[in-house]
Amino acid sequence: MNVKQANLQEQRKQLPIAKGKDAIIQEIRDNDVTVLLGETGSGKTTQIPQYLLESGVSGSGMIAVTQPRRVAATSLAGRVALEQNTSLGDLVGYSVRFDEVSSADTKIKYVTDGMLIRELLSDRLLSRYSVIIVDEAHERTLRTDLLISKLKTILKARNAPVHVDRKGKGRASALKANPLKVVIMSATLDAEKFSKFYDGAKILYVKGRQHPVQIFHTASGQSDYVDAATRTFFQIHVDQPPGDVLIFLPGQEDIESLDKSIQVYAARLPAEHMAVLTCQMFAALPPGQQSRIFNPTPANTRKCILATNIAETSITIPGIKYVIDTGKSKEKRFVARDVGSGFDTLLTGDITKSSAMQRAGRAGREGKGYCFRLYTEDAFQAMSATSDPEIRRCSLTSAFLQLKCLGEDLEELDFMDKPDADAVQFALKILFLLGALDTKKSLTSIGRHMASFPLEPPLACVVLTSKEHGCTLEILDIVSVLSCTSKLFFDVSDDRDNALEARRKFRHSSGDHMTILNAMRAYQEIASVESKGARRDWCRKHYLNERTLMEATKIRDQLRVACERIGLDWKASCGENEVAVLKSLCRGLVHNSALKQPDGSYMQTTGRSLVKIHPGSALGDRKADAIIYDELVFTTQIFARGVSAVPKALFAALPIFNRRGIS
DNA sequence: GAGCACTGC
Repeated sequence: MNVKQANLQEQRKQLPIAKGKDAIIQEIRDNDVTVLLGETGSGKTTQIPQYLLESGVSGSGMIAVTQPRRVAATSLAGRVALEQNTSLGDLVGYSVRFDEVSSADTKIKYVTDGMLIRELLSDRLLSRYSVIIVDEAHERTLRTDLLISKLKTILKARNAPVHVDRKGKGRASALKANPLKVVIMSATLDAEKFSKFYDGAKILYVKGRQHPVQIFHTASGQSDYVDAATRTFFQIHVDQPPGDVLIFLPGQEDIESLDKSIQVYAARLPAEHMAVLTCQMFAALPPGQQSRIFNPTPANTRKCILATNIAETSITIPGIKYVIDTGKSKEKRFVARDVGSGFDTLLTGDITKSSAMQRAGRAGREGKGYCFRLYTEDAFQAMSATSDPEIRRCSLTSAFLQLKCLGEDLEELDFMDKPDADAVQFALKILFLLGALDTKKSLTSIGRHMASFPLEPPLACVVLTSKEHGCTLEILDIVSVLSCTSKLFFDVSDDRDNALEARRKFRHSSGDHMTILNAMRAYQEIASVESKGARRDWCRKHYLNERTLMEATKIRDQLRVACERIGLDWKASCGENEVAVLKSLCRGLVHNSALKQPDGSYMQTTGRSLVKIHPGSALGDRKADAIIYDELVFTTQIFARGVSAVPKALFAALPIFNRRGIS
């Protein structure tokens, strides 16, 4: 063993979880389900799988460790492979969308929870795995909840008691030879809830390793948190020793205004104070500006990072000693209204206790830290402990379709938290409108095809419909951009006119979908002839997010393969005939459509809400008779985002307008 | 006239 490896093993032994190693292994060996409550820094995510492997608890099967995020799955696998002194993909591997590194020798596999759900569709009992570890269960993502629910039924099937026949001979079923162990790992207080769901599963506690963080609350409530954050920052800056500051804010608008305010006051400080360097951090920021936060802080300078929730879990910034927490965040929440319509809201609200603690913890990663909360201690006590699980606040359309493919029903499955009845009805209605379910709520063959695409059901429906109109090539380009994480066009607030001018050549009079197609086509052309650097310059010049275009290209290729599997010719092209494209879009977005009223406003076709075309849309002020859109988001008004004008005549052929009795 | 964060055989 070389020195480096010896050091690594020494580090493993120093982790807080190492102290409880034998007891933990024994408990997992003795129980089908174990709930492990471990604070951050305990080492549970990297060590437990290795303990189970080394002690033989996992037997001959694989250990799956699920993660809500791709980056976590890949980086954890890398770390554990290093600790096992093997190359990644041998003993330790990972599997995330677009990327699988594993082999026949792989015993520990880090996977995204979505990936494991996909695997369920082909292996209902997940029989390749002897242990499934659900990590970050406290985040309660929709997919984690689905998994937790399905694991309960899988446990019943695989660990069924041995049947004893009349002759007294034990007759283990074939599956009993392959029992399953489940470990639920959570970082917060709600371990009881997981335990209760699994009929009183044993709860184990592991201490974490965090430096102490001293927390201060304000004496009275602050009505203007941007102003309060400015004052608090300068109190720290003037009175406190060096160390970077992280400020949590709800969104881009507040970040930009606080940034300006800090810069104005910083310029007026006497010369004996350190300089101030502000960095903005939110998901929609171009990657070049995002990476600035990782640059080392220059000498005699205090770095101040202004961030959204992104810095709470997704990104860890080194060097933070002080946290300022406004106590606010924006949350997307699906509202199903009177079955007729539904939309997302994106509103600023109070954070939860768990989130407040997570934010404070960001100050104690490297040493003693300080957290300044811009709210009173009473306000903290009044916060709810955790946020509503996603299953209570997301559209359930996609989850419902997947469950239908597994022969399950969203209304009957045993969940930790039951989904909202209106949201269930809404999902049912959409799936019926798209033709995925029939009037008896049974899965149709179209529905099964839809589920085979890694797309939201409406977009999968658009792809299937493109066959009729001979434009699958174009539709795949559009749909792959729509299903990207990040947006195609950067939102630049300081350079808007140039951005609009640079993008003008992609703009199509019918609106956003054809505009996306134009940009995607132009990029593909550049990508096929130019070098990487020239491509990047081209994207920058046109204010296009290259990350989105690269991701979209990968998704498009994946969709092409999915098309081939069901015999859909993805090369079918309509050339410049945009009507074919709009017809296909109309079919899948039928529930997302609106008609112009006599006064020029738009009213939903499936509900009674007035909607407004989002100002960022390429459609602009054109007053089309009928529109379709990708989504409806309520912020200050109900905005339709991703909008195209469609000939009104197209609507007549759609099922919603020629069928009655939709429930 | 405006943009919390994740993810998918």
